[in-house]
Amino acid sequence: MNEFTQSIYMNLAQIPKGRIISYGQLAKLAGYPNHSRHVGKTLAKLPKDTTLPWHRVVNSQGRISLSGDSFYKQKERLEKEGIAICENGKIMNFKQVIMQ
DNA sequence: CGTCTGACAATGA
DNA sequence: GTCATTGCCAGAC
Repeated sequence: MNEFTQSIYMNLAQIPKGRIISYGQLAKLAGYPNHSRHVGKTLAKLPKDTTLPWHRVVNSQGRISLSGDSFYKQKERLEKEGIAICENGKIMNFKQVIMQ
């Protein structure tokens, strides 16, 4: 667990329910701009039973970057928080739920 | 040490 | 709107 990872977790934990954030924004908030890719890598290592809201992280185009089972898992979790998502992973009310 | 990879982002066609 | 290209950086090999 390094400083980068720690900071990512800290900021991610503060994303309110019903809101989402992009990988780039999260990295930036954590104080590491240009580390968007590493954010995804870090989240991928999280245990299944983590309490962190990893599902509130999407790419800058407002769509889910996952595929297969993980995709549906994230989709369902988000819809449970009131965020509508298309079958193709596109977030409907993206502009309303994305962090600004 | 050189290369490749990835839950990405910004830009342009 | 979508797709391709380029830049990015830490880890794996």
